[in-house]
Amino acid sequence: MVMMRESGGAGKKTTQGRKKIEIKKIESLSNRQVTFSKRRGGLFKKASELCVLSGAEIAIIVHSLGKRIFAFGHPSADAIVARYLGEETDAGAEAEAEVDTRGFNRHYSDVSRELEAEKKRRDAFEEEKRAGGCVGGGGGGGDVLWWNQDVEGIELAELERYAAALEELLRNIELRANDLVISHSLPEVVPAAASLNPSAEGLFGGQNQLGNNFDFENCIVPHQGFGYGQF
Amino acid sequence: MVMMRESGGAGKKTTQGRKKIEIKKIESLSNRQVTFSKRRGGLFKKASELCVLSGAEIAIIVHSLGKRIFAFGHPSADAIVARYLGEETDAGAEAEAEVDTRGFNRHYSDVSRELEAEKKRRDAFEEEKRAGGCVGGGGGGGDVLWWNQDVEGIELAELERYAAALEELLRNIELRANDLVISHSLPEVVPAAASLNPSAEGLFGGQNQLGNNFDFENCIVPHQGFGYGQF
DNA sequence: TACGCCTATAAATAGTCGTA
DNA sequence: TACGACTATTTATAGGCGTA
Repeated sequence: MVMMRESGGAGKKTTQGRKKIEIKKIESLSNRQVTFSKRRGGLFKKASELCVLSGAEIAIIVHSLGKRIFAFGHPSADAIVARYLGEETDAGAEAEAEVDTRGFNRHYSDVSRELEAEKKRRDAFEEEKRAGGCVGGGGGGGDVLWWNQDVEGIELAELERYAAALEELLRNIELRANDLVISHSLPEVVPAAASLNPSAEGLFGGQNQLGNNFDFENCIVPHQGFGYGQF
Repeated sequence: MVMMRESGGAGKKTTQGRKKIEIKKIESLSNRQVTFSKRRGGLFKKASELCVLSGAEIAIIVHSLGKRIFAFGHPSADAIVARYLGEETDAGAEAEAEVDTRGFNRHYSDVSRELEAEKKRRDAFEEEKRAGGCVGGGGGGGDVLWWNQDVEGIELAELERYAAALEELLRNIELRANDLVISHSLPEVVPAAASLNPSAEGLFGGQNQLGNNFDFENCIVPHQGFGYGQF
């Protein structure tokens, strides 16, 4: 149903367009959620663009305070994270020649959070084994952007489609991954953990249209998801 | 020297303003670097805004293909990553009741790239120590944004300073980290770690004006760095 | 209650210069 | 050679609505 807003009429502009907002925390829960979704999408899009444009490897992990975990990563969020941690660890151990300036910082404000989350994705997990969403063989360039996102409002059915595609992708990926890992291990750093895990279920969230619809080259959406309530 | 472009003259517009660009990889190395810097800054800014607006916890790790690692994280990149991995691990090991849906993916196209990196806000670093850049005791809300960023153009000398601070920080961190790791290894929830780190030095890169100047609540810029050559 | 979609406006930023 | 500034534009999105 298009229903298209019957704006043609008197030409009344119902919206005054974007308004400036302070960066303070949004009190309204609903608004906060909406903003969260929109901006999260925007953030991931930006990240993907940066990946493609500069060839950098990026991983983003988002914890919506309540539960969900959204992740984005180019080669693979895990790979990047692994490398990151690898350095952290090394640093702790004190590398050799190079000075290590890695910093550590911490600051927890609210620690006793609650995770629980996982229970969700489980069903999704099962179903994802089917059709292919955005995975496909590969975009146009050759890079594959990895999208790890919570399933949010997607229906399980939808998830299935993605899953299938992911699987296929996964295979090719694995091969590549090995090569890469090896290559990267050389330099100086030592990524330590790297590798991918064979049984990857890709679930892609359909960003159908949250204000901007991405179209990364390849996307995969994994990680637990859905669950409406609070975010 | 302001020198201000002597634009007043004939009013010639020297710039045609932003031009649309394809999202393909930028061939020009220099352009790619510039874009990388600008967009990286923009990405981090967006992330920080999202943190504040929605109260979410976000961690971003960026690997400029060669070396540098830039990271951004709200409570702490490490904390977030830890949690993320915690779940991943659980999943991999196959938790009990819950199923895990984490997805993995891989696909590299150009691995051995060359970037060479950028060098920037180095002085900013020093200055931040003063006019409460962004570290301060805390913004207004109470959360602390954590900025972990590569030292980029900072000179080793400068780095050392960070190192010191980091080391101290590191110690506290390590302790905490262990708790976290352990916690995560458990069943499914368990936030355990809590606490904050007392001596957090905020080192903030002065994004003087790369198009947008952030002003997160608290930032710290750590991680190893330097290394000019290629990236 | 959450999501899709539209619009007008706030932001981000590609190109350029001038400069350190 | 790289960074800080400065536009002209391209994007991202805060609000609003109507719908699923």
